Amino acid sequence: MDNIEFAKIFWEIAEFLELKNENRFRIRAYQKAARNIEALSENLEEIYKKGGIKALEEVPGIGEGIAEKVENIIKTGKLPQHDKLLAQFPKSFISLMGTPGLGPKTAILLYKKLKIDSLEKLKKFAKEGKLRGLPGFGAKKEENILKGIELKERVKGRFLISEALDYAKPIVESLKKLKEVDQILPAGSLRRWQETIGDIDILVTSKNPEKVMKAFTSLPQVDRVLAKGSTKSSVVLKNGMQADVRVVDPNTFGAAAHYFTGSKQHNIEIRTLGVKKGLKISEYGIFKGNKRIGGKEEVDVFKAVGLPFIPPELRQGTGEIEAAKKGKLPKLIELSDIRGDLQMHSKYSDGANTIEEMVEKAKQLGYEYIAITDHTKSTRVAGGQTEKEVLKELAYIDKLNSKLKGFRIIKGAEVDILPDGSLDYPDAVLKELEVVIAAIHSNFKMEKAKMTKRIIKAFQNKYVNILSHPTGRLIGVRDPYEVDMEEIIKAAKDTGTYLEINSFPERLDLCDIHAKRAKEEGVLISIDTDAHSAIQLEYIKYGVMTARRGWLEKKDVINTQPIDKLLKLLYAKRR
DNA sequence: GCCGTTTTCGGCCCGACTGTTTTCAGTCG
Repeated sequence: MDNIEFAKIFWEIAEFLELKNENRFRIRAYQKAARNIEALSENLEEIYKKGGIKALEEVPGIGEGIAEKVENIIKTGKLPQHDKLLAQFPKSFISLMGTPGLGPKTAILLYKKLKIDSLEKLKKFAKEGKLRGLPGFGAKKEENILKGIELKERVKGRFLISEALDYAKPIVESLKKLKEVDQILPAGSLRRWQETIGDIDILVTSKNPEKVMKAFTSLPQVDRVLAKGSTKSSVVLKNGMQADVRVVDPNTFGAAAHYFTGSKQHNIEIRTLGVKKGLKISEYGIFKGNKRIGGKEEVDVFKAVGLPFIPPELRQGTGEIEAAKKGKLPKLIELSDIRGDLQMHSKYSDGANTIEEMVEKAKQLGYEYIAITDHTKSTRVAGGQTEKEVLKELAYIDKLNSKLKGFRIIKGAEVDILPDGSLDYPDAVLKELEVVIAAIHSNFKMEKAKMTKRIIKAFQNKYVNILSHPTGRLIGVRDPYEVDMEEIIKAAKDTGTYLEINSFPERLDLCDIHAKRAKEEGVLISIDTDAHSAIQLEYIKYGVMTARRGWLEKKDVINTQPIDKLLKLLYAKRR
């Protein structure tokens, strides 16, 4: 069972305990355990196999009780307590969860008083005006529930980080123009560079919050205003995304930036540390009794609780505070550390631009090298090249290189891994390439053990340098194929093969968690774009941010190396 | 249910907005 499935069980337990109005700290304990399990780089079952119950209890948020439950799930495949809770409500009741404006208290009230046990029923009752009259219910609340259902039906899930950044940009630009706006900072999951974004959070400092609220809620992008207060407003944008703006006084920018960046769990942990030191930390600053002792700069918050600054990408509430306490925070890789891009396509296969145009763009980005890695013959839909064709391309690249000064084009290909684990080109052709990127482009539905074997067989070829988009997922479109990532990482280590973080916003594959796991095992990473046009070379930022979320440092990434060292790394397997 | 350089028991982050309440509960982040 993978960690996501374990976590789901505990999320559901928390949800049902909430409905039953259980002790909220007990609920929070389940939520925290679920969140930490999701973020765990090692599989929970592996941890248990290695060290039993004791090892499980080492995981933050897992204590005696939850460790026993995990053991029970591993041994029997289920959890009686979970089944019991599920049995108390009809299955359709779950569909009510997550409706904006409808929390557990309301849901249970509706269930008890009106036997509402599904989203359809709720919609019907609300439309017929049958909700008003219940304790605490008026016409307005009824209307809001209908709007919440509509919103839930219209916006299915979350947005890619790239989309969210595109939506946020014009809003930030517009607000920046107001003379009342002092500083402005996109915060929340956007600032933490999460791979998907639920809503856009923007922090503004201003002496005149009302003006900012008015300007924000009347922007042309706004479809509907959900809430408008004197310092905080929420709207739904025309593209269906929610955006929140919060205004604070300029001298509290730092504390507010920290609070508004989150994550929620990170904030709770920081504030708890504050409480232990006799401090109160909120978006308004750091307080000792009634005295404000800091909050203008974000670092004030960390200093107050005796920690170094923690970069936003690490603020996931999954061990970064522990690491900071011990002085073990990584020195995260920076965008400027990247010296070149090792996967891209040209007109020789399905790219939109010529090799020369890709070089031009790469130079603009300050790169020292790129690898051209066009598709191979099996991927015909993507213009895959035969052996003869690719050899012609390589000869052309030699010619270009002889004219280039201070820039190097590395000869490569994105070679298909065939269903039996063999490669799409014979070794005689592979040896002409300086970098071989291996990738799965067919037979995605293979059974897990077979798929894992298929990839590991490819690793055993001494010409294979990098496994591209290792899980094949397309966020929100296609699930990852079934593959044992632990085995893949071990095999990569044993064979000297590198793993890719593919920077395409819908891929981000490896994801942060797997990247972290690879690093822990000493496997080096290549961050590349897989660009199919010159402009897409700019996607590299999404890959670098994913690496940062995976705690990667400059030394963990091969394309931070100068060309001579990089080529050595690429030829290391061939010796 | 978790957790411990004040604790193995008694704590557990903090505040804005809404709608319905005449002082607050529910929801959200």
